[in-house]
Amino acid sequence: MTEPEWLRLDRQICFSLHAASRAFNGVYRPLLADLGLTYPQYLVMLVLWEEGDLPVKKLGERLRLDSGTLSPLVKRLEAAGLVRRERSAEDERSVLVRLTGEGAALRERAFEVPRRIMSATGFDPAEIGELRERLDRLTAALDAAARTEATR
Amino acid sequence: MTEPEWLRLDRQICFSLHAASRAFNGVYRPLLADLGLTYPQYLVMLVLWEEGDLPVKKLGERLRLDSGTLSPLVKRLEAAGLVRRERSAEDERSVLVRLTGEGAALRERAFEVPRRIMSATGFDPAEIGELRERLDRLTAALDAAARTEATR
DNA sequence: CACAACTAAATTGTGCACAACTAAATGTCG
DNA sequence: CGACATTTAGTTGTGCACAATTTAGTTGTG
Repeated sequence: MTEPEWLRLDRQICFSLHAASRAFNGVYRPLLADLGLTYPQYLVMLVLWEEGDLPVKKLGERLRLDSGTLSPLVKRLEAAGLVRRERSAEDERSVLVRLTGEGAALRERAFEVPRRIMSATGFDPAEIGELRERLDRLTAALDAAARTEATR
Repeated sequence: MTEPEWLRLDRQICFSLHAASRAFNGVYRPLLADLGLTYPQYLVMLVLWEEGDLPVKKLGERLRLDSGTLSPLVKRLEAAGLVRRERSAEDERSVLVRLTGEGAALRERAFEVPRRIMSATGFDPAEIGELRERLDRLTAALDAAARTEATR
């Protein structure tokens, strides 16, 4: 394979992922707008609905996001009345993100979102699961590579 | 399947894609920093290297990006001396993005990037091609769904 | 020709991602 | 106990994504 062809292949794979991510976002956006959420805000709410109140630190681990992204995002959720932020009593460095009644109630309205997304993809659940497995494997490999790169 | 399980599945697939996209970015970032490029800037350069000088409009079609994103990005490439922007003579609404000698020369230094990315993924070219095919199909389905949504 | 409809870029404003840094609380070890 | 490292959030600055709007140039139609 000649070098320009490598660049061509590179364009294809990195672009495909980039484009798929943004296309996904484009389908979620109007659905989530009805709930008053952005896509990353929805991810935070999904984690809170599933796992209950969490400190910012734990949220960041689940979502692979740092405080520079989460701090302002959670503040916007608080401004929208969906969560409250409380300094932990045991460890005052930690800020606990708690669902409000309104935030918990929003879950009911979110039930239809996954169904509509699923139908938009045209994929059946098995195919989605397979794709997910592959993406997670890719992410793990890339993260490992980034870490060894960093420690070299 | 109960409703909370749907939300759980939703968290998995949309999060997987989101995370993979950012993980990819994380591996490219340090490699591209050596070239003085960000990841989206690299995508623009790949298109220009492959297809030659293009108007902003065409770049946007290739990359699925609008002028709101491309205008400042291309200006930064111009500030870095990699491209020049020229009003088209035939159609003065159009701005042609042209590689400078420096921009064209950067291609040689970019050759190693795809190889290092490929090894970071731990995937072989066939597997990458398969993933890419699936992602492109997903993107096409999502775009189509977004369009029918919009025209309803 | 006049003028409305359209098109290409650029601009504005909001929000996300992330690196680098700061501040405050906590942990550790001599 | 007390200096020092570590941990958790938050802040700042840069760049990308995208909706909405603006500006300038082009095209089509009466």
